[in-house]
Amino acid sequence: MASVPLHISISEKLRDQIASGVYAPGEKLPSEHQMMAAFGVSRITVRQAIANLVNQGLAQSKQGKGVFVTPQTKVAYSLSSPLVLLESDLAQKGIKLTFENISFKKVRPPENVRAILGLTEPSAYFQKKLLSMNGSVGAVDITYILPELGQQFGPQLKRKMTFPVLEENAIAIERIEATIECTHADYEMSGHLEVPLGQPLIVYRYTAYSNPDKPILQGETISRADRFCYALTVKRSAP
Amino acid sequence: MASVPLHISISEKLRDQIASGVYAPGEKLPSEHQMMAAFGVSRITVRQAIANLVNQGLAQSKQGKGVFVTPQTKVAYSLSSPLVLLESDLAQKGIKLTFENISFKKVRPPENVRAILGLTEPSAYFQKKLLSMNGSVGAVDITYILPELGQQFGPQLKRKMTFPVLEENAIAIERIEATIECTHADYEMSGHLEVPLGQPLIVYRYTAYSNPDKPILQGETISRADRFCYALTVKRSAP
DNA sequence: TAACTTTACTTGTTATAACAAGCTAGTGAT
DNA sequence: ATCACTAGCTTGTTATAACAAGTAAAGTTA
Repeated sequence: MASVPLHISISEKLRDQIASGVYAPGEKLPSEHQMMAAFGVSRITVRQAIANLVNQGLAQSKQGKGVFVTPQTKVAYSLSSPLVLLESDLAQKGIKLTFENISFKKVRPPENVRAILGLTEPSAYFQKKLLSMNGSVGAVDITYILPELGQQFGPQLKRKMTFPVLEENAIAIERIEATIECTHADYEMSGHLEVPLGQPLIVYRYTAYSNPDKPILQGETISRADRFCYALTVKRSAP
Repeated sequence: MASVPLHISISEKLRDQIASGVYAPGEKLPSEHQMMAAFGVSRITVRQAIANLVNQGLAQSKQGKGVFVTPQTKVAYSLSSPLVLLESDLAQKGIKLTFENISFKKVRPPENVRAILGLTEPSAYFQKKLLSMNGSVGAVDITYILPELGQQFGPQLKRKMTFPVLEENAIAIERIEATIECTHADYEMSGHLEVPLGQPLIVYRYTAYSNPDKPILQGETISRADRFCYALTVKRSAP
């Protein structure tokens, strides 16, 4: 019975109380001093229990103020294509997508991107957008686009999301290859997405092809994990 | 200058050494005692610095052995259906999927699962499998199955993965609704997946329907984030 | 009243200490 | 040679202690 460490049983007790609504989202938990008395343990044990909650994303501590239950802001994205955020998809769910252009310029892409895009010339267009869902910062979108497309559609790409621009201009996208994985916030992303260093992030990485062999853009969308939920429905033919 | 906490500057020094190859992936870091001497700080500071590395996914500690640089073992899953691990999909990539039955029993499912499955009776079959890719523990699969299916196919479900059993028995799966999101390891999952408490995990949550209105199973696959990479190719019709 | 200071409360950092528990290698007995 | 055990390493848990630093409200001064 006593094989479970004290800090674990305390944090699980607190987790259950949060789940059952004893402590509402945004509400302040008891102070460390109060918990020491309530559970009859030392401060280091209380702090370990709180650290568990913070690591599990259930609470956030603020020096000088207290520990607060994480407000739930998770958003479900229902996407028509994997890894491609379309305003129309999100609007269906009542989510308003806004974005801010951080960067749009001609650059020399990293070697792996040049290989994927099959670039003979050394440069491509690079764009970085900061995406917000219902006004709350949620993701950074980084895209490399073939130089001829970037040059031609630059003004439109600055005003709208990438895929709608291509579709409106009848650039056929034959297929999209995509991967999804989990990483941790480095210093740059921690600044963009307003999360502490090391927080988990979701990376969508995608390549769009205009015909079976012709990749036209390569990009990644890096989302806050706490505001991320990706939904998909797939019909299966009977075996 | 001294405004940065000691444990931060120590963990950043270690991070740089890991990045520059002083400590190779899988290699053991110096012991806490050695670090105390090397940096001239107390054990609690060394442990805090190591905790930072672990939270950033750069290192893993093992009681009795030491702290090791995280080996890069990321595996790309290319799946024919979202959130459903099929041996055939993985075999295509040269990944051998094995599993161990942790639990198979009749239980009273939680309220949300009963609502999804439309259960009038109070019970359903519950199975929990521990999945390994190429011998390395990667995911826990938890599934609730309609009682009539669980009873009928129990012996097969203990020996094989769920979807192959259903398909071989001509249980038509009309469609699968799935979501993917990021959570953190609680005590139970931390034990199953051999990761520290609070490490990011990926949750696939899926519902399979035998006809448009008839859900037959509900489950989730909880993957280690450091061994997770989900790949999908989608063909798009021209606009 | 307005601005400043003090005070009390909060979490953050760091040290010392002791014991528990997991792992490994060597020791010794059979 | 094989097995059990012990010694010595490792990280994990928990306690006590002190000070730093951020916050907010009360009190004080101009």
